[in-house]
Amino acid sequence: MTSRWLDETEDRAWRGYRRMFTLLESRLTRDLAEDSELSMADYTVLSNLAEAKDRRWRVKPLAERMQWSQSRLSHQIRRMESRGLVAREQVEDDGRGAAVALTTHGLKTIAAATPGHMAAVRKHMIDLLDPHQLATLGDIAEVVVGHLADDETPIGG
Amino acid sequence: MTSRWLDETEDRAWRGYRRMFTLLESRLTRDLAEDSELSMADYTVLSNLAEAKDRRWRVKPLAERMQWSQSRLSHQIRRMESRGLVAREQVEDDGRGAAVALTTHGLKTIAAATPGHMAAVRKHMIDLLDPHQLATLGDIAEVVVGHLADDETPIGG
DNA sequence: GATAAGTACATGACATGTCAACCATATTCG
DNA sequence: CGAATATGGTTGACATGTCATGTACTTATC
Repeated sequence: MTSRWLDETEDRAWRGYRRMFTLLESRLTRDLAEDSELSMADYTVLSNLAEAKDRRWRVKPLAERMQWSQSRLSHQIRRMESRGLVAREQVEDDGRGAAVALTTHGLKTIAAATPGHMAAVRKHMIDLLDPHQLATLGDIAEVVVGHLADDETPIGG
Repeated sequence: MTSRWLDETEDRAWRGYRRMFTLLESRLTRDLAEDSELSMADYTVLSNLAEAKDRRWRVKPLAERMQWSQSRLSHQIRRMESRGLVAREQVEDDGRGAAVALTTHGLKTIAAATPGHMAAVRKHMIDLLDPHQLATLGDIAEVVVGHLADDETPIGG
């Protein structure tokens, strides 16, 4: 059924997008949990740290990059620290600051999880799409993200 | 940066998609909360009920349709019932069963919230895309959802 | 250099979601 | 029939996320 708010093409795009996200997210979460002890949140944090040149980030820039609230990231880090995946460090030039660093265990864990996770991403999404669709998805995201990034006020807490 | 797991086009599509979702979701959530007392979860439940011919659903089929666990929906319904948005009812032919029905208050609430919400959906996504992009997004979702719907085991709890 | 204002992060209380039982009713099958 | 099993839904304990606030340090202002 198409609502009176969107025409047929719009409605198909919107509902499809919502449904795709729901299904994909639950599938990737499940696959990841099955072979790694990591949640998607854990994975995202670890992979951001692993991509950094010195394997560490200040808390605030990391939160901004991930579009998470500082509070959410702080809680997440505390939990991950207790599992030995990351460590908090003080920062030289700023006594308030804290940095999160990847531990050896964290590095091993993300290294072990990544091939499987990326295979799942391929299997359940990327490999199903042709180059034109991939390019268009990239375009769509660019437009939407560009628009939202503009008038975006900082996220809370 | 592109990882060694995805080529440039794939990486752009994948990261863009993730980022788009994060930003869009937080924006729509905020907009909706600002003019309606509803969370996205509340809105989805109400709008599914409102779309049904008799304004009610059995719990299990509704959970399946929304791709929620029964448990999640059950908790959600309890909370919404306490706010007067929905009501639980017994079912005639099955003593185990329960149905969720829209209350007058629930109907008023969703009716009041929908124009603003759909305007936000347009403003932050749909109206930013041209017809070709919308059609392609619909295609993409169809492929991915079709693939996942196949091997999908029922969701838990 | 003291006080005010701002920044970085953490915390606690509460809302929401998940997972594993649990209950009650239905169905199957000897 | 009556026992075993399946189904629909709920619940409680726990994990995760949000919001408002607290705390410690830094910067600005005079």
